[in-house]
Amino acid sequence: MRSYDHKKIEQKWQKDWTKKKLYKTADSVKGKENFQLLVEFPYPSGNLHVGHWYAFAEPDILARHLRMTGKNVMYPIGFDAFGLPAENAAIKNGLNPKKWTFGNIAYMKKQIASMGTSFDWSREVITADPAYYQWTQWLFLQFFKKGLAYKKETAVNWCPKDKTVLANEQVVNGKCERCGTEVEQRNMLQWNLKITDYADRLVDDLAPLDWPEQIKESQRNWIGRSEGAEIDFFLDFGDEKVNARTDASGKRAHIKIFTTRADTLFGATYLVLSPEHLWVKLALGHRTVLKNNEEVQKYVRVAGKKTELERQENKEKTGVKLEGVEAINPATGEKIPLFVADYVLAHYGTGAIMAVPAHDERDYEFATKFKLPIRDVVVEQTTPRVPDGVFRKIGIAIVENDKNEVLLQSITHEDRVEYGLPGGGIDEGETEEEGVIREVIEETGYTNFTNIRRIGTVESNFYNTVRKINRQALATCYALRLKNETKKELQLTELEKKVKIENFWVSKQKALELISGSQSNSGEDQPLFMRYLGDKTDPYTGAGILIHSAEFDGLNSEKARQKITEKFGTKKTTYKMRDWVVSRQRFWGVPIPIIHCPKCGDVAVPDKDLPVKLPDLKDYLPTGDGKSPLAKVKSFVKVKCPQCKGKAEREIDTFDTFVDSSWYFQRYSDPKNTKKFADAKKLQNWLPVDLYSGGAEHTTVHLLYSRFWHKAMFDLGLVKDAEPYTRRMNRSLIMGPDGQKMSKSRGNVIDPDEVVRNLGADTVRMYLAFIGPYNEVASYPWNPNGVVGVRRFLERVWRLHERLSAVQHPLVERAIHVCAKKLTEDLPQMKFNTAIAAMMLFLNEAEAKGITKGQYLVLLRLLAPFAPHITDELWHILGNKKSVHLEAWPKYDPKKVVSEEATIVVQINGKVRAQVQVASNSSEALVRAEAEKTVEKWLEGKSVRKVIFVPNRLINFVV
RNA sequence: GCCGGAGUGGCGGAAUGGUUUACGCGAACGACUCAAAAUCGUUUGGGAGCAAUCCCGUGUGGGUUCAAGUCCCACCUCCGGCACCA
Repeated sequence: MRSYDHKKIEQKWQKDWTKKKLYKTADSVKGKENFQLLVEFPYPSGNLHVGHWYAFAEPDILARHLRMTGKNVMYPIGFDAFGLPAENAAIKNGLNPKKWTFGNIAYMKKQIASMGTSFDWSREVITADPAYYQWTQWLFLQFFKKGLAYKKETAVNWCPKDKTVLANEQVVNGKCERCGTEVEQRNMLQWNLKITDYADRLVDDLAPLDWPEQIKESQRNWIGRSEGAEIDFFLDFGDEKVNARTDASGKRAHIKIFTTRADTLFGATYLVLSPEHLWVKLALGHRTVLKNNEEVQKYVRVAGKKTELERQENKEKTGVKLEGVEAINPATGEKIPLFVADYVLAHYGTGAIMAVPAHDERDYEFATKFKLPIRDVVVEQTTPRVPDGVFRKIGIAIVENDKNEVLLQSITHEDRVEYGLPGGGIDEGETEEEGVIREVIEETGYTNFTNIRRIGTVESNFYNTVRKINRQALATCYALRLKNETKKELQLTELEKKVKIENFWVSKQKALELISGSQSNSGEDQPLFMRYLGDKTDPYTGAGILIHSAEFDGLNSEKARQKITEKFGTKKTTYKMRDWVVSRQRFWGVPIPIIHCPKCGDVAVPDKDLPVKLPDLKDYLPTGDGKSPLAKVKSFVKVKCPQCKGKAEREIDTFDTFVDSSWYFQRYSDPKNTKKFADAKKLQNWLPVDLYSGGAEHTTVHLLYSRFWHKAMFDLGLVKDAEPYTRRMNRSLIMGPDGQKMSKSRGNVIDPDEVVRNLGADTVRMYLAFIGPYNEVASYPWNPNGVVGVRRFLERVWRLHERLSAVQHPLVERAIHVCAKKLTEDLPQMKFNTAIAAMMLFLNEAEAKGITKGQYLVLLRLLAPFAPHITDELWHILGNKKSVHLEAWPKYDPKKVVSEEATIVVQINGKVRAQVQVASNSSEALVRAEAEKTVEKWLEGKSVRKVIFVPNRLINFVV
């Protein structure tokens, strides 16, 4: 018997496929639909790990399957070859980054070949190849000419010790990765792309895409669109003449703020400007505007020096009041103070906010610290208003003791018992807090309290059964702790005496149950008690109904936002996302094709001079002034201006590598073109990408940038679709056997090359497919025994080829059709794990009952996408001349899939009591007759009230 | 804190509202063998019982339904992303 020698077989077929160019993809094939299956191209780090296998070998299953179903599938690959590690290798070990990178690529290509993937290497794209980056430069220049690229002072990470700019990846916890020095922010002129111009389209165009909701949601989050309003607050300098001064547009001095909560305008009790705000700068320059000019100046300076680390570590609010100026709340007409504080960010909105401490956590914290007024203007409404509700302010109390219990009241009247919290109306002239305490003393007798906290206010509308009126109550709740048991006599009103009031202590859990279950005549107890339990005390940041807001009282937040914006401001949309900084002060990247001319300014390198090639360097060390080593290459830097032919200098920054990877999938359609980035017709053949499989870590940045890039190209008429990827899926993570992330320090790294040597590529491919669903994001531990299990399966398949039977077993025949059906359904959804389970199930059946050659050949074709080597070998052993991978996908016969018998579950009241075998599609009457025999003892003496019958599944007797 | 996603045997996981735990791994026992490995076979959620059989079981607590892992409400835990974004 021939044994399964994976080494020999895998090498043999990999050679054969390459020789026969089996996976070379034609631009188009008559009668076949094109399908581009894209995987994120790897960075040439120099070694292939299990993650690469998972990323490349599993989608390969789908690629092979789709080819068998008659699609012209392009499954391309390339290398994202620019970037930091090559530069680090250069600096650390004096290696030539180019040699290092291309050496790694050669090695990794061999490793990738060992997977048996069907990549079309003739379409390989390498971003560090001038033939590719010529077009990266050209595309950037199209954007530049259209005004999408601009230069701007932007902060970069600067290491004061190494005297170099750091990439974000080189900053760990705010410190330099290499020397541990705290990183500073420095401003440098940098190239930006106007991605913010596309923010709305990037959000809106997500909706129709066939992407997991999760990915769409994180993109929306990242873009962070919020609809709000801009409102002007006029300034008052305490001098009518000064106040009346206007600017060029005829407007009085004012601060423009952005808010998403215009409904809380009446509660704005102060303004906050960011330290970098222009008005602050101007006022400081004037020196006489602010009475505490020096103090403010100092604060602004300190805030500017704060590093990211300090801002993250110290979140306690700081700020300084601007003396000598006040703002006027346009809604209330009230004069309110201004502050400068670094909790307001300069780059978001207008860099200034109206502070509403009653309804914003940060403002609340600040106002509490600086003792600023807090005014409620929105309350939660627990029940809708009724027409003739009589308004009443009430206070309720949550009284706690040391045993973690709270005081509850039972009220008995008209044969009903209700449970609730103590409390009552707040009288004229007393504060809410005083009113609550007075009520508690009267109703419970306890007199001494400590730790008095405000929980919040709600509006509750209800019918007061005692007074027989509709009530519109504004209920404020306080929590108080019992200081001691000192008690006074109860002082109940006549009404309160009529209903029997009893006080008792219960656990918080029990209290919630009683309050929630009670036929309480008002709705305020439960929501307030929930806030108390969840520690969700003030401020109340949710939506609600307006109070203390003049004519807007009674409106809900949504409506009020509209109305107040209309009257006092203008609608405005802002985004969290900022423009894309594409400059990097690095050597190993695509040179930015711009020439700085003292006369003409920034000039695009003419097309005929592209690519601007990266020069070969002898010395890769940074210059120490923040510039890339390119600055030292005079022959590179000194050029003539393409416009005026005068002396000029080349831009020495290079592109962010996300630029390189923003369009690589387009180049796959026409990778060798020297005249264009790609031929329009060839692009049309393959775009948009039908399925893009990648890692969850690229959900936001790469995916968003490349979508933007594509849209910008679309607007220039360079591509025909506004979106690049029809379908996107994120892959899971493979962990070490211990369930932890694989890492050298943990010693749990699985070397795929070694497993391939021992068990074969087919086994590794299939094991990774079997480990869990590929279409969902999760993390799966590598189980060494599990790999062996898959190897066992392949061995069993192998052995079967010498035991083929001449007689066909009907159940095996059905099983092969069932198996084909399951795979046909599961593969397009990338549910590889259940597909493999189906083949295992079939194998169990076939081994037990015998398999014919015809059935075996079907199995080989079903298995071929998963285990391409062993199946091609067996396919040839059985006498076929052409590769199994050129075969068509097996069709199943739906008629043969159905079983002749059905197992019917017999239930009594929904509980399984027996099962019966009947012919398929048996009638209810027949099944019922059969079923009743099996469950006689359950039906004895009882009458069947109802029978539920589900054909071929179950019958349920309800007695 | 906010936004996503997920909680099912000893483990990875499966399950159109219809027998929970397919398939695989592990474990136990048996066959083959001088023996072991490999291979093959049987068993394998928990509890009670000699047994037939019964009870309980998909993170927790409620609900809808003849029937809930699946639908609804509240909560807990874990993972991922964002994080002073007004």
